[in-house]
Amino acid sequence: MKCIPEKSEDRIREAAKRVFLKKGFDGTTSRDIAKEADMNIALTNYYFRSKEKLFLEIFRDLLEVYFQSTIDILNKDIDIKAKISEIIENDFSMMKREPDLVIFIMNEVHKAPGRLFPDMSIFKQLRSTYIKKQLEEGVANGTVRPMQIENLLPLIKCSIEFIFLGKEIHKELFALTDEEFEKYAEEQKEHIKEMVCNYLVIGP
Amino acid sequence: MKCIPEKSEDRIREAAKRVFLKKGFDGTTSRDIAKEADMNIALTNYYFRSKEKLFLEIFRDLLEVYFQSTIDILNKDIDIKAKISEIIENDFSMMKREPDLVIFIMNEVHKAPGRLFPDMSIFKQLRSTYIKKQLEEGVANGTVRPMQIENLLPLIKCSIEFIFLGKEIHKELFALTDEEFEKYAEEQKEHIKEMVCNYLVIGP
DNA sequence: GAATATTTTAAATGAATGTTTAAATTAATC
DNA sequence: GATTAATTTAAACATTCATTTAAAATATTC
Repeated sequence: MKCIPEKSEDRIREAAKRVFLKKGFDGTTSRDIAKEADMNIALTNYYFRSKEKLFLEIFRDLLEVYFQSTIDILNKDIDIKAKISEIIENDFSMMKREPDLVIFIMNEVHKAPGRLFPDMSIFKQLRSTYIKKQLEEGVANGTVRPMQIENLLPLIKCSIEFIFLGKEIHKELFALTDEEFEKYAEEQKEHIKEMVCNYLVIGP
Repeated sequence: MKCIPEKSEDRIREAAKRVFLKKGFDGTTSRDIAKEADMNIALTNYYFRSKEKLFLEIFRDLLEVYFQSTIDILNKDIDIKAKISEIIENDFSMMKREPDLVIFIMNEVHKAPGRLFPDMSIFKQLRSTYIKKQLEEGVANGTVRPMQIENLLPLIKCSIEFIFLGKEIHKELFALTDEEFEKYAEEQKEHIKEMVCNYLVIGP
């Protein structure tokens, strides 16, 4: 009987996820993963055939973690201001939950773009959310500044994600402790909410 | 006589810079560098003692490339709106000139923060630029929203840098060609300028 | 409960890693 | 131009890498 009830395959997957997120593909060795999972080195290849295959499987999962909640919010039937606010709050809590996620995804994609996108469905979903219609209507009746979702979404997401993605450099730059960084991030969040809403929505 | 007049040490440094920027520390081998420099493998250690030492030297240079021009602009004697505009333009052209720079710095710092900051002078410079005084004066006479440089600077820099840092994912996400991405980035630049200025400066 | 299939193990594989060596070549010094 | 110093070279170094092997241990099937 095992102390940890999970199946070996899942234990390796979860361990690999933790290590890849922390060290990236290049910085991770098969032995790192085996050690983190507390399993024999040969099992990685027994279950996943290669480090590359294991990585691709995990990457796909994490890409969904990164985008899915945003897509869900973009499809909600609430007004645009509330939607922006919710995306920012959601991004914020995602960054706290998974502080390595964005830099991991950005870095792996940057290094080898072609390698990582066998399944485009998550991107298709993102290109056709309900907010697209809302923006068009808002622009038509003059309440919203003419803007595509392609322009709006990065304006929203970049601000929160960038400070977390560069958390260590921001801490160093402004001489912040971990605690002070938390406070700083909260301040920033409020600035962003107001700044983006003010810019997007015309009138009082 | 050599065809390339540079000294060997500089050739290796420049080659290493290119490779490190492209592949990161973990993804780069000593042989990659030697091949890029078209030099014997042993010379890397002859001139720089180790891959790590060579990397640290290059990293320090690149950190300065990343921050120095921004510091210079922050110290200029021009009004705040012009300053913001200039920082954005400068960041934009830096991203076009050095598309790997930001993701490289962010990723290396993220993976091992303690390793990379032996010299803090560039950070000290950034914390005490002329714009600090400008902001304080603006807040005092009611023309500027109460905000620290610590909050303002990321609001400005994140927007431009994030879309370039995630260029490949943005291209994939919005199904853009390289050409279309350029156009998209230009649009985004104008949005950011207006959005940040509108937010920071109170009144018409 | 014997036969079969699945999972786990320790050990080995060959290639790639960062680094060093010692000899060969080139440059500088006197 | 001989002697010394600096540079470059090919080869080797010990480790570590991802992956494979074949045997052992465990589960499953009949």
